[in-house]
Amino acid sequence: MTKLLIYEDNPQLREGLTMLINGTDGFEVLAAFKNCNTVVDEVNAWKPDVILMDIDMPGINGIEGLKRIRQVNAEVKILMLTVFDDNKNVFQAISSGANGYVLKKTPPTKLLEYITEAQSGGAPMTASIATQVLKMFSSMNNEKGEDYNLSDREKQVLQFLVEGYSYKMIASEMFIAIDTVRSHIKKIYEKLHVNSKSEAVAKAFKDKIV
Amino acid sequence: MTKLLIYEDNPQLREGLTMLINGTDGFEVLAAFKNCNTVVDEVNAWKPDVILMDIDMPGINGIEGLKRIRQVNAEVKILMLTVFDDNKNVFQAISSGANGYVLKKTPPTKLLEYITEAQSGGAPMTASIATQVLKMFSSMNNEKGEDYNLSDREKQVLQFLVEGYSYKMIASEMFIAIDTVRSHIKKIYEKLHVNSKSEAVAKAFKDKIV
DNA sequence: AACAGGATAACATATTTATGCGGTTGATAC
DNA sequence: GTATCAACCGCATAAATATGTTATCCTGTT
Repeated sequence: MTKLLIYEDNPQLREGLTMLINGTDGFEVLAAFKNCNTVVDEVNAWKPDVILMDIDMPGINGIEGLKRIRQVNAEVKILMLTVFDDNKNVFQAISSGANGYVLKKTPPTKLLEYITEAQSGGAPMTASIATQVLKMFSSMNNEKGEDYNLSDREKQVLQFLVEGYSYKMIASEMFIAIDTVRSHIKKIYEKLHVNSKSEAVAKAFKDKIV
Repeated sequence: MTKLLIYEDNPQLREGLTMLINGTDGFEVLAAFKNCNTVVDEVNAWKPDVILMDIDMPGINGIEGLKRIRQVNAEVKILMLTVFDDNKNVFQAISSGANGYVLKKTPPTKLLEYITEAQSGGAPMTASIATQVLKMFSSMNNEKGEDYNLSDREKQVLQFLVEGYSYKMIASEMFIAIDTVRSHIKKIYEKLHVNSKSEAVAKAFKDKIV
């Protein structure tokens, strides 16, 4: 018997989920709450197997609730529910120890399947979420994107830009005239397809040129 | 009609997959190969929707094959097949642009479901793989830098700076006067302890404010 | 020898940014 | 009720940046 707690501020959805799950053999909703205010006490008291946690709740939101639970309990499986496959939230949730991330529009049978998967150690995710996770993943470690083939000198200049140096300071650091610095920077902008210092800096970070 | 290519060195499994898929309405195996030696040509010639790619193959392995395909084709969906949910391979595959990662022991109906999911832009993963991905993800970066307690508005402005907007553009995007933008930015500089746009951008990246 | 390209440099000009000062409004806290 | 603070706005000025054009020197390639 899989025992669940539900956190969901919308009364209709809360009731709907409870009925759906209680109406299915092998599942039981221990309790359903409309906010996370005393989530730690509740989890300690009920000792559920799985928790369904809405992300968008007034007061303490789902992410914060998730974090609080994880501070005292690493075992219970937590499935996050959300309306949007919002980039920032996904990242927050999974790096805070969620076991799955499911859109609210997921059909009932699929949801039950996800709950089972979570309980048995899986990490169920709506497909669109999984795609996002993969994207984040591949964007984070990719060893350098394009090359832009900057010359050595141009790379040095860009390095100084990233460290916040002004043209004047770069000129003095590199023992060249400020006009030469300008020339280099103009070339850099061409190669990076940007037209301001801060864009160049941003691109340097994004594409791990530095 | 979903058109597939299969790369799998084991003859039994290759035949089995082909028959399974060809025997299902809406799916068609264009061809099945036992290695990746001329994978790029084949993909160009057949123009499949989805590719099933075994990871462990003699000669050019599945990861390498994946990379070669991705160099010339970013569109085709590629599902990796493997026996083990091996940490290193998973990481390699997803950061090289795989669309899904499926264990060979996946039951046939589930596999067909995964193919459909992949084709429609999802990222199907066996539960155990998904768990691994999440673990890798959360083990990675967790600590956020200082807070700097920027106000909401200041965060928005900083966001625009990072995206390379000029004061003028920010003013127009945020429907405020350019002088107000200046005010916000001055405050941001104070809080971040910097004194130029590019320093602020660099700090935003380093400290993951954005 | 001719050529391409990187590094250097100068000059001019328009735009953007940084910084100083001042101010009003509205919401929240004490 | 007044103190605080975010958000809003204006004006002025100096500094920095962006852009264009031009030119020399050197090195490696064809």
